[in-house]
Amino acid sequence: MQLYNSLSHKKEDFKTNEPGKVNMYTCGPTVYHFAHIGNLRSYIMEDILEKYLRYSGYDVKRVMNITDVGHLSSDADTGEDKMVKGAKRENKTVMDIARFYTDAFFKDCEKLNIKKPDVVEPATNCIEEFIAMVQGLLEKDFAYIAGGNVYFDTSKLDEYYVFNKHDSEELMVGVRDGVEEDNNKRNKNDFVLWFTKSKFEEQALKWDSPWGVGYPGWHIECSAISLKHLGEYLDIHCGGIDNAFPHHTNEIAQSEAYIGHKWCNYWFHVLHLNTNSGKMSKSTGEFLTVSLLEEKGYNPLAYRFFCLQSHYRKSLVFSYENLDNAQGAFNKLLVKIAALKDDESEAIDENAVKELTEKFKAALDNDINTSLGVTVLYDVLKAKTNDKTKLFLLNDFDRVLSLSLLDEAKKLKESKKEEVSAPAADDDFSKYVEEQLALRAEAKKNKNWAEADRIRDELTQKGVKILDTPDGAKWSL
RNA sequence: GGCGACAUAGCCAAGUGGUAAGGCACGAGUCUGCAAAACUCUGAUUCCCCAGUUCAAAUCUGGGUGUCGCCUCCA
Repeated sequence: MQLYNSLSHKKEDFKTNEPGKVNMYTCGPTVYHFAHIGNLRSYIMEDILEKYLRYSGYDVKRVMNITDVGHLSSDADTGEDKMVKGAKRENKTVMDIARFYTDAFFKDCEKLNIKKPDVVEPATNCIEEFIAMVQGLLEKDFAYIAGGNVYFDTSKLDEYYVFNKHDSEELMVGVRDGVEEDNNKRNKNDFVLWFTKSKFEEQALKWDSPWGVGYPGWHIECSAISLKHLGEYLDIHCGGIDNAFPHHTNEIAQSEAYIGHKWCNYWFHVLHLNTNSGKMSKSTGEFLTVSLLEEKGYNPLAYRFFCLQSHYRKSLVFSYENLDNAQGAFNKLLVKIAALKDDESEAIDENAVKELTEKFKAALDNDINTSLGVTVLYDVLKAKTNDKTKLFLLNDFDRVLSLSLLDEAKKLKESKKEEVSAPAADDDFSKYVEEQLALRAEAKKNKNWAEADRIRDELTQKGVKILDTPDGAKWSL
């Protein structure tokens, strides 16, 4: 299997630290608001990676953190924790907010068939580990105390900018709003490991530490949680591309300084979902959530399909027009699957299975090429083999793609059946529709097309869908 | 300003030196009184531009252009 590695900027052969076993870490959500569908794109693509590794026979252990603490609005001392902001907005305690949005996040994941990681660890569970790690970094002289806070000293590293060749002189400070330079830092790149100082009066969550009451810096969380559950050798670390710098860069700095050797071999970064006006964010434009898409009548799995048609290393533009395309394509695919017949008497065609499975694996082996993987679904449908084999293959590939292909096709079949068998005429509206359809049938019989079309238009306007079949008109809402 | 990724039909895209997969939309046809649904057929002399290497370039090299991202809160 080949996987693009952000460290080398190349596709590399994937080799694990331990044969057959993959340690995988994912930067989880900050639970102060709902996740938007751009956040979820990353989790969908990471889900595919995890499931394909399992499909390929690896024993995968995947860990995700939940950031319920420590996200300042700014890395300088003036910030307010995002969790606190969320709590203030909604008049709730910080822990209420965290619990609520953690649940909401996993509900969204469930709707998108994103598997829950083996270990989900809230940051507030690991304060001891953070303190121990900060302590260790101080002992190893990779950290210093200034202005009440503990900082990581990037000048002690041979190489700090591991992903891209930055020149710290060229980097701009305060490019983004609300970011100010912190004068306690010895070097421009240094970052906070533990906060104690300044405006923590407003801080809801504080812990005692050897450096005073305070709370952990943003980056220490992922390093410590990963080390806690996955040990010192990590195979894959995932996250959105915007985390590469500074978050992942800092994770590598502090983790490798702490353990004294190379930490993670492969960095898997998912590119952004953009709108026509640029990167999707919570603060600008429409706040697109899974629930909003559902309200608008989209199947969350159609959104998953939309993501799978593209590649994780390409930015993808979201628009309703594009989502309509994807939903249309997804439905058509399901219609074709629904038409397949599971005949018990047929035998699985081993040659077809072998050929198409190889094609599917070749697609995913090539840096998780999901777009080609989806194409193989169409190849299966067109293959010259029996339906039983096709169903077997679709179901097998769906272990990775997780589009609930067979279940959704079955649902579709059942809803069609309901339409064709006509809803029970147990209310006035149904009776009315039945009467109108009878009148229309009469009009059609008499070739009174104007009257027939008038009735159809009237019913259509009331939201009734009419399907003319050889057995007469069927309707549904 | 620095660093990085990307650029293939209206849209999503495959392609890794041998003559442009697949899907959606559109259009045409079959069916139908008409419409819808369903089924069938159809689309790039060319891959952002310009040079170069080669018998051969969407693919390699050099130089541009554009879009997006990061530069200490972000997936």
